[in-house]
Amino acid sequence: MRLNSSFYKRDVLFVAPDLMGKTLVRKTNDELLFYTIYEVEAYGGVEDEASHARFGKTSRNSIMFAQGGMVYVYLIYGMYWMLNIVTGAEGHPQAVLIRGVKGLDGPGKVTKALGIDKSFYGEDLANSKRIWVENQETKPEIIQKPRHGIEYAGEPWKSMPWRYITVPPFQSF
DNA sequence: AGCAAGATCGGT
DNA sequence: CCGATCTTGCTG
Repeated sequence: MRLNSSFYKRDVLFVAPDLMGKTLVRKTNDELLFYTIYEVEAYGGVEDEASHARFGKTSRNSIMFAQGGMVYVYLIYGMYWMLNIVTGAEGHPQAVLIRGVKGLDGPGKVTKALGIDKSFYGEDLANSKRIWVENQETKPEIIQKPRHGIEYAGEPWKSMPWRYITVPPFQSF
């Protein structure tokens, strides 16, 4: 079942861990792709020196100020599209970066495999016909670590444990 | 108007 | 560790 708007309108620190193990669905012209969300990072509002929202509202991040459930896509290093999900209430910029899904380790690989580009900017996950997230009963075990690639943010932001990673299933024999 | 740096990735 | 590649937001 597709997650609705109220799921995303909560604070990013609740939404980010809750997205783990959920199914990211991408519908193209001729196929339906399902990916289990495996690793994400939470980015906060203007106070978070690692967040794009730290500059206030700009042309790039304006969708972060909308209500939760919108897609925030941007280009990094001139090459890779980053897929983010806006969370929280309108006027409270927050977003979750989708860093990895099962079988695709890395945010740039995720967007490449799913064919995500700038045209998805502002897409509403609660209503979109080409991308959404579906609920799953089982919740994976999660560990938290500092976010990746944000040394510039300084303390305490670069140390906040806002990267959520699914613990791989224990291999027994 | 110009510039430094970036929520990355793949190859040395 | 380094280069690719180009948008962004800041500075002047």
